Amino acid sequence: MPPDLNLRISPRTVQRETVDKLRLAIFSGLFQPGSRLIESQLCTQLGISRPSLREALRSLEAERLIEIVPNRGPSIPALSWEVATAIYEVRELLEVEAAGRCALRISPEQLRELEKSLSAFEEAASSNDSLAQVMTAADFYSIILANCGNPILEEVHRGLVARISFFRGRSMSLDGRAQSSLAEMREIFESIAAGDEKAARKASKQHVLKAKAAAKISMDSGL
Amino acid sequence: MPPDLNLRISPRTVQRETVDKLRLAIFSGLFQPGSRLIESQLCTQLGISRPSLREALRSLEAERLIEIVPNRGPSIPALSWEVATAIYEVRELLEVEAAGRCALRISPEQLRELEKSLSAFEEAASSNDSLAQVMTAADFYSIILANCGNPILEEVHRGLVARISFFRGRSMSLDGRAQSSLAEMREIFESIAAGDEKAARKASKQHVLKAKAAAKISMDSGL
DNA sequence: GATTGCAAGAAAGTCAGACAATCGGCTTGA
DNA sequence: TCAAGCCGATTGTCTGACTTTCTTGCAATC
Repeated sequence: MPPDLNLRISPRTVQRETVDKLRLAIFSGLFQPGSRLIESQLCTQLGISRPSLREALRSLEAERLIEIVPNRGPSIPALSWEVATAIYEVRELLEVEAAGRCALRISPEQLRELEKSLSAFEEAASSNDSLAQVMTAADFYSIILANCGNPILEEVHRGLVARISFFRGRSMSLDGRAQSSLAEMREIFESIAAGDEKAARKASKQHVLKAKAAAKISMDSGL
Repeated sequence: MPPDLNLRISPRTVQRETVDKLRLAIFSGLFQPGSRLIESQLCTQLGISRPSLREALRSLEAERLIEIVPNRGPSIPALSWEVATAIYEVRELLEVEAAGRCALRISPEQLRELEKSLSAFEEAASSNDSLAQVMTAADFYSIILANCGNPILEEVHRGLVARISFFRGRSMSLDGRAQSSLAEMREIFESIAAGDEKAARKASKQHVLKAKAAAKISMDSGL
């Protein structure tokens, strides 16, 4: 009997990674809004079978990152300004609440963490890399949301922000938006550091409102 | 040419219905929290193939109605009180906002609709059918959320309420809870009908807080 | 008697291939 | 020119198979 070499090189793709890959591809704007995703194409591109792919697509559908129309298949949803507005409004609710709570309970250690992420954004803001800007800004919020004491607040917020990632990248490249964003975020940070709940809420609200306004401008001009 | 008999009896189960069936089964408490769901069993019970079932399970996983642990498969998550609290808190945020907005913009027609659902709950409350109570109460909120002018608020709310449906059924059967719930809901209704935003917010907040307290009591005693 | 190790079975993860149902566009005919 | 119908592309779903991983029960050892 020949020896069983068991030369398993690729341990049969892990599906969980597939979802992440696809999500990342969507975030980085690889697909145009409204464009269809062809299952067979994605299968070959990702190197997985159709059943596995379809599982991943169902997850993304539930996250509202893609749409699946019966008998037409998956596509990237074209986000209307109406829906985007609604998302910004709920985001405001959540972020304001989180910032307020954070001001009352954040630990010195986490506060340093927050400061560090603010510095990271500062650096990104002075560059022209709008993807880095969006990513570091997302880090900043994540730390606040993760330390507000309510895991659901964080979870819902993440889901919503994911859906407007497309807008955020574009509005961040507006002239001067990164810099004013930095100022607003610094204000949030200062308020939290001071333990001033009211101020943290106010600063947070201002920030989201301005982000929304910037998104609107970029949409009106860009599209 | 032979006549087209077209004897298609079962048009090959539609997958969308599968998700709904499973979701309903979970809502009605058919599975114990923590219990595992065996794919092959569900397949035969639902009369579908494993790939289709797995797609449905992925959707439910993304909605957090089930958990899928790698190599262990799907199971009903045991909701900790900590997480339940977090959900109630976010629910409060959303419902208060929705009720406030609703008070300012609801149409007379929708208001009648709301009144009707309140009556439906009143009837259910005087019975002992706690499932009917939960369902009619859910209708009441749905109308408010659907008329607040922000579709995302509604969407997120629905997702959260689904996850605590288990609690709600049990706390509703607490002695007197249905009746006091009715009083609170009537207060919300009156405030909205009067177009009084502040009052609507306050009443809504009270209602969620009491619902949370009732859930806590039923959990401490029951489990 | 308790604990560890092993083996057999159960269940999940993944794949390949197949076929019907449906949609959209294109051709053809009036 | 427009409508009807056909055809290709793509999705919806199934069957059946295989490997990997987990669980459980039994046995052997300390």
